[in-house]
Amino acid sequence: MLVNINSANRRPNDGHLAALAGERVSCCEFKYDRGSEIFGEGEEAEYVYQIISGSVRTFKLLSDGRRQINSFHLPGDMFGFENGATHRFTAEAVLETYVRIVRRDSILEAMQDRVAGTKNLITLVTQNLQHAENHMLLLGRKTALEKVAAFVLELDERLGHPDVMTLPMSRLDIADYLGLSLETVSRALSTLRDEKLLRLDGTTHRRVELLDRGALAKLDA
Amino acid sequence: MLVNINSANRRPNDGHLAALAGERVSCCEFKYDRGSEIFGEGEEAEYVYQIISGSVRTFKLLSDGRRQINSFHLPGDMFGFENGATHRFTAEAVLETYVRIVRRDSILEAMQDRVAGTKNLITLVTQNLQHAENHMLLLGRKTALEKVAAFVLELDERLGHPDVMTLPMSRLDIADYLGLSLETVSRALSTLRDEKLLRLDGTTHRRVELLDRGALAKLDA
DNA sequence: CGAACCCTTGACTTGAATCAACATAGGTGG
DNA sequence: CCACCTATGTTGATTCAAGTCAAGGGTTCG
Repeated sequence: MLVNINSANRRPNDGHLAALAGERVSCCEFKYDRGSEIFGEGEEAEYVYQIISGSVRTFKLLSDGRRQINSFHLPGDMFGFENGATHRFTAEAVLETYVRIVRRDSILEAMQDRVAGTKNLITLVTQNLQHAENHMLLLGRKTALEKVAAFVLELDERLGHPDVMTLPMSRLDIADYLGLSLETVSRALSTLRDEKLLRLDGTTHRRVELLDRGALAKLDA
Repeated sequence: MLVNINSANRRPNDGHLAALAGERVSCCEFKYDRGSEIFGEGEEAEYVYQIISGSVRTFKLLSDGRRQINSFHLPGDMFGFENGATHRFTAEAVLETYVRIVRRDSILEAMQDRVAGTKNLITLVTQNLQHAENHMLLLGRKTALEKVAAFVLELDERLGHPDVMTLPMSRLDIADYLGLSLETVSRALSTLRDEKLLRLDGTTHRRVELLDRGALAKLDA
């Protein structure tokens, strides 16, 4: 599945991982089909990943199938860096996704003589930590409406405030990210539409236009 | 409030932070009274902290006062390392607590020439991240009983499986950690007691003896 | 054209929150 | 030493937010 990526569709912060690893480091680019697994919980953590285009969900499962999505990763985001030998969660492509892959060992070697790179690596890890902290607050203490408002605002922010954004994931994915049922997500979005805070596209239901970011932010609490 | 700490009550992993920073680095020890704030959300992140004895809660607040405790920190744990200039959450002593304090700058300087130290630092950060990931699963997808079972097991593990453990925090603190109300925490503990999975001390209600760790783990899912 | 998805909406149920009462421990001051 | 007060915890009654169950519509794709 190895492919060449057209450099035209790269995003601003694309280069971090490659720069961090240095030129000595082999750095491949892969394509993953929609829904395919990138790595599984418990597998050996041999590589570190950065998204070129597309979207990835990282999640954990309970034994009875309940799923908690920790993060959605968008172009430029890094994921899969583990301290131990194995991955602590599963990563799947939400839709067709291109990722850059670097061997974990290469990064650790590169760290030996590049202090700036070390700082970057810590930055990448602490960004994940920061997101996790915010998400714990959301999961533990926000209502369904607040969660969904926070979700669309987060995506809006990360996509750079587009006029209309296209959600890369299904209602079920959103539900598992927010600790809700998919019906509750759907109802909350309908409520926000009815109150004219956003518009939902009539056909695909994946296109969202934020009409009142201020009101959404107020809802988020 | 600067004090000398008796080296007798230090814990096994006490030395990490000091070792990480190196001898050049000034390293103070402070005492915080029960309930007192160590740093606040949004404050400048000048120091990094490690617990010598006692317990610390780190949390975020919503504007209407809802609180989410991200972590309880026990002796040996590090907290307060920030990537940016400010703290992303508040830290308070749950009970009388002694902490070791190192200037953040000192650590970053020490990193320049001590690769091993860098690895330790990343380890400390990724440990926090790992905990956050597990906690998101708990907050988003576990029932009240599962949450409380997971909580007592986590504490049991971190305290080294004592015969009887004394909870350092109140029911309200536990509730805010698990995303529950304090009544629900109390009820869940009573249920676990009624089912003979643990024993609660009759007077203080802070002493817990685990009677069936296997059954608790099964409950946790 | 049917089949498989995905999404929405309605009806009903339920797990946990809220409201409320009471118990006990520890601290303070008369 | 006791009366009082505040903290903290438990338990019961009730409410309510969100889950579950169910039906139906739109889209895509073979």
